[in-house]
Amino acid sequence: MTSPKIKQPAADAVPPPLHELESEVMEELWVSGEVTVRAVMEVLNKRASKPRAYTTYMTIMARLHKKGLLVRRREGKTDYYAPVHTRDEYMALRARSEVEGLVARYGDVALSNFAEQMAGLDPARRRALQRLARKD
Amino acid sequence: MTSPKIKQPAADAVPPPLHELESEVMEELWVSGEVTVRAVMEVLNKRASKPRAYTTYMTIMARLHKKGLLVRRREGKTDYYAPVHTRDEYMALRARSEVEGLVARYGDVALSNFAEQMAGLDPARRRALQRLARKD
DNA sequence: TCCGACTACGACAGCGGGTAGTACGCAGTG
DNA sequence: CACTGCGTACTACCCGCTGTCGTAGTCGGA
Repeated sequence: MTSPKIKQPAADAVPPPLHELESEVMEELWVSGEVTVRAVMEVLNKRASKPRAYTTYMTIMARLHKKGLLVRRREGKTDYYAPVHTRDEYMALRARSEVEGLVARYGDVALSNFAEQMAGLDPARRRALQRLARKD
Repeated sequence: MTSPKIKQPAADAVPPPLHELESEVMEELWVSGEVTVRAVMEVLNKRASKPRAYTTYMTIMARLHKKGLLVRRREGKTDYYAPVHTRDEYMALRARSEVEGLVARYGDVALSNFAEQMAGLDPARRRALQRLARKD
């Protein structure tokens, strides 16, 4: 191993699901790019009714780093965090994994429910989705 | 209120997902019907490498009752538990709910992944599923 | 040099699931 | 009829995860 960093999960592994606060933080990181804890705090606390402590955001971002969703770069005494995947990449990985899991657990029942969802769609949009699926 | 029973979730509400041991217990209940804690324990401990205590099964079944997945009937000093839904009913409710949730969270990305799963299927089976979806 | 601000680490509370110790009550026996 | 032992239910504990922050350390400006 070249550097004693955090044990990063294999880069191609499926990233874990996000919880409430983790999602808010990731959404901010996805629009802002590489950014400090303080910057995230200031943006998110604007909209929160009950503002959260600086340390709360720090913990969340450190955990997201540990889970392999953020990379950390230390500059001086400050950590800069940036997303490992783009939002689209993350969504694609999660969606694929969750769909597979659902089909594995529920089989045909899941598929027919899904078919029902498709049936309720605009035909043009349905065709677009099927085209997307084929060339994937 | 006629009797001081457990606050049952509305009968048509979507039942919660099941975890490891909860699933094993429910599977047993689905094949056995109304049954006691001891009966469940004896069956499941046959296949378990590390047998679990009677009280472990009791706790699980009491919690499943609290969650509205089992009904409890006390006969003398013994509780008899029975599933509220059949296995098929439960699977249908969960699958529908989870598919909806997935589509709500991931939108087109989820749908196209589903479409991809469908595309990999035998055409006859695919048609059968779509028929199922329509007459639902 | 000293002080204040900003940072990171570590700890703690709440919740959900798995695990079981313990107290209680009924039935069978002398 | 008293006693004892078996089976049952209640309650409590541990563990992992998320949200929350207190505190100690460090750097730069007055």
